[in-house]
Amino acid sequence: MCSVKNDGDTEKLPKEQPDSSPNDEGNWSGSPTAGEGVALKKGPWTSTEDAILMDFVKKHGEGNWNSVQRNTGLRRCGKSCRLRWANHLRPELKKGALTREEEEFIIQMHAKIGNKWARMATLLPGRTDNEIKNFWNTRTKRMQRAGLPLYPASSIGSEASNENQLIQIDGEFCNGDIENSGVLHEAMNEMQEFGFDPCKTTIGQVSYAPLSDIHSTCLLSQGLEWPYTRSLLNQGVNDIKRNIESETCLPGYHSSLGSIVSTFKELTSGHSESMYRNLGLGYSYDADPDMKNPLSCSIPGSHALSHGNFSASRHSAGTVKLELPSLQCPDTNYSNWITCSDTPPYYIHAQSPPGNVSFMSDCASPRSNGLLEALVHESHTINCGKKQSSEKSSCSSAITLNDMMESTTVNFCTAEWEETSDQRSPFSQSVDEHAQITGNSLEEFPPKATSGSDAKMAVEPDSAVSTPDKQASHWPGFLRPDALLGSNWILRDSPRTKENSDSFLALQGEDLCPAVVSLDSCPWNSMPSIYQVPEH
DNA sequence: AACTGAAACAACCGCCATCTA
DNA sequence: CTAGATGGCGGTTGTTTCAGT
Repeated sequence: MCSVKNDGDTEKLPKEQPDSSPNDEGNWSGSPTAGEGVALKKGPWTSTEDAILMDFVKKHGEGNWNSVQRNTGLRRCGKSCRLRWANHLRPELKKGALTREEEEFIIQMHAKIGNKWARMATLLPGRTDNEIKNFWNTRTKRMQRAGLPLYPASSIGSEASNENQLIQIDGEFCNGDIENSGVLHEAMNEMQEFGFDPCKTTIGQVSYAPLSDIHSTCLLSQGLEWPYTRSLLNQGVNDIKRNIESETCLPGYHSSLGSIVSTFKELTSGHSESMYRNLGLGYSYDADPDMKNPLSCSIPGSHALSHGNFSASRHSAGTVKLELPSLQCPDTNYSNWITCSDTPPYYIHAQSPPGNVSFMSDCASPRSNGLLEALVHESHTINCGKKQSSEKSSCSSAITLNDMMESTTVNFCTAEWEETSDQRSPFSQSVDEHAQITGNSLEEFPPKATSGSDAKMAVEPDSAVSTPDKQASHWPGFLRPDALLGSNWILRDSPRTKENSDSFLALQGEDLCPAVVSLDSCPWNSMPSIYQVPEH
């Protein structure tokens, strides 16, 4: 084992070792830290060391970092090698300063997910977590020194002026000035090279994507060895399970989510490799693609609060250390969200969804175990309402968890866009860009939603996907990251539908909790419009 | 030109999760 | 089941660079 601790323990030892190789002018840890008792070098890397490491990676690929030292004689511990490779030698690394768009993206992402540098890095191709972290730390210092807020209002949501509207960080991101000014175009281009369109899913939507999602997509598209990709996917699925199994994530949901956990266990234990391959194509749509109110997930004890410029309110009192992306505070008083006076304006949430959806009344508390059930109920109610015209009576027929998830996940991605009739919503953009990609005309896709029932009809999956095979044929196989979404509701009639659906759930499961939490910010009246609960 | 402080960058450290024998 | 090995992540620190005086 690379004795990291030894490194630390030996720092007191003489740093210059007489037996340094000619090219090694750095510091040394004196005690045997490698398997063969070789003193490991510390400090800046030399070009020779870089060359050795790069050569090793060329020959053996990434991983097995400790074998670098064994096989090459490079006197660096595996950790150091991995770090050097990841932060400096990887060919896909982007050199140069962060662009303004990237910086804005980091700021916004930090408001949403906190110090998840690695995750941010996955969303900024070519950038490393270290780079992002350094930027943030530097920026934090600078802003604090200047007495400026860490999260400028413009980053948090300029649409906050509309009190009935939720913050639209992601909306901005994909629809607004940022994109128009070339937001992350470079990064997006790179993402597209990997086979997916970041704007199609919106940046925000991927914010909670398991780390492995993008990696797997990239790796698969780059022809990396399957086992490695699978390992990454496994990690993602395990993350999902961890999060779901974590009571701290959303204490009240535990019991309800238990079955989901079981589902994940099935997914991860029993399913064939094809499932993983589907995972690989499964770019994780954010559980809360409506993260137009990213802070809706983080009001009490949010990162914006805990890391940002806002003094801790009473909501923060009960926050746990875990960096939960949403509703972390068990003491959250949801009724205060609207009226809370000590909350900055853009944190004020108009929880009442349009359309008299009585979510809160149906469910005493969002934290209650009944939330998912309420979701099911609500979803189904609306769905039934569609079938029964203006009938508003609820449908109490049983809906499977899968059905519920299917009915909710896609809606998360689209409902708010429909609601805002944004022609440039991720969904519509998806259509636009898909048309560009595939060469299909827009007519092949559901017309843009405008509002109300039109919107619902417009995005009716059945109408949206009249030509699943054609679409599939245009996509480069499973490498299309949006294929999973497509497979989930576009190709839901295909034999693989169930499998894909499960994969989709698994992939987005990591932040299932935030997804659930975010439901209250979702326009409920439009939720089932995207994907109707399959008829039983 | 020299000095100084801030910013940027690089690397290490400790902890944790996962894997594997 | 367990302990060691390994890899990953976030926090922190040290060094270098740069701009202002």
